[in-house]
Amino acid sequence: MLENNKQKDCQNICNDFHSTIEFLGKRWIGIIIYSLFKGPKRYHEILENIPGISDRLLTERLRDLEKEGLIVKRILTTPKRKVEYELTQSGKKLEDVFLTIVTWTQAKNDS
Amino acid sequence: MLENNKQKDCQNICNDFHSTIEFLGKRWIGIIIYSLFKGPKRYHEILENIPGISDRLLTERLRDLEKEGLIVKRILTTPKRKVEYELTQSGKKLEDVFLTIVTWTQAKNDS
DNA sequence: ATTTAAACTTACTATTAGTAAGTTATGTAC
DNA sequence: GTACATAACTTACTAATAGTAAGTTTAAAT
Repeated sequence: MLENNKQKDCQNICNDFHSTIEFLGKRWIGIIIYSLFKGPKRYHEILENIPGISDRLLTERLRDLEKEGLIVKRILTTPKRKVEYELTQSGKKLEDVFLTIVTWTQAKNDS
Repeated sequence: MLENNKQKDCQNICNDFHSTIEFLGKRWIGIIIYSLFKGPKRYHEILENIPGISDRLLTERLRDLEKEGLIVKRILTTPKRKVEYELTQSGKKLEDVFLTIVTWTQAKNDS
């Protein structure tokens, strides 16, 4: 019974991990989040900052990120209309995760 | 010029991050690595440990992981033939990365 | 000698990514 | 106030990747 619970805990951790890594690893998701760490950006700014991404996929990924609660879309009307995307609290907390990934990658490339 | 270098550094970090996260996020890659943290496993053990993965994709992902230098394939012949997969040093170091991801996921789900 | 199992391969279908062109709403130049 | 430009999408289509199903090879077990 205890063993069983342990296994369940492990499975939960495993599933948590699985869904998160596959979401973050979806093409462009990581780099879009990355580009928003410095602060909110407009649709076009993101598009120009990320070489290779298409506008269709950018829109799709922004919707994915909104749905996951990692970014918010903000439509400003004054002084003129513009659309901005900003990381939520939970999105901002990904910076720690991203740092460990960069560190690991560099260690790997150095050796 | 300094600015330019800074930008280049940033681009390198960004590219490092981008390629790593997209590789780790490829379907099944994360969970395969995860299942090898406890020690080397046979092809069939991995297959049975990961619900939903097909044998074709498992083979493909194992080749991907070998190519990236994260696992090694070992063919043992004594006492009887068996194939084992084990994480390399660099593969094992991913445990830190995976921990931050699990932590982040749990914090997100709690709030 | 025949069957069984592990570890793949090959051929095919379904899903997802990427490209190209079109749309709408607002903003700017004349 | 008409023409042109730009931001932020949408729609339709093609290319690439994932997933399914069935077949192959090698070695061992009965």
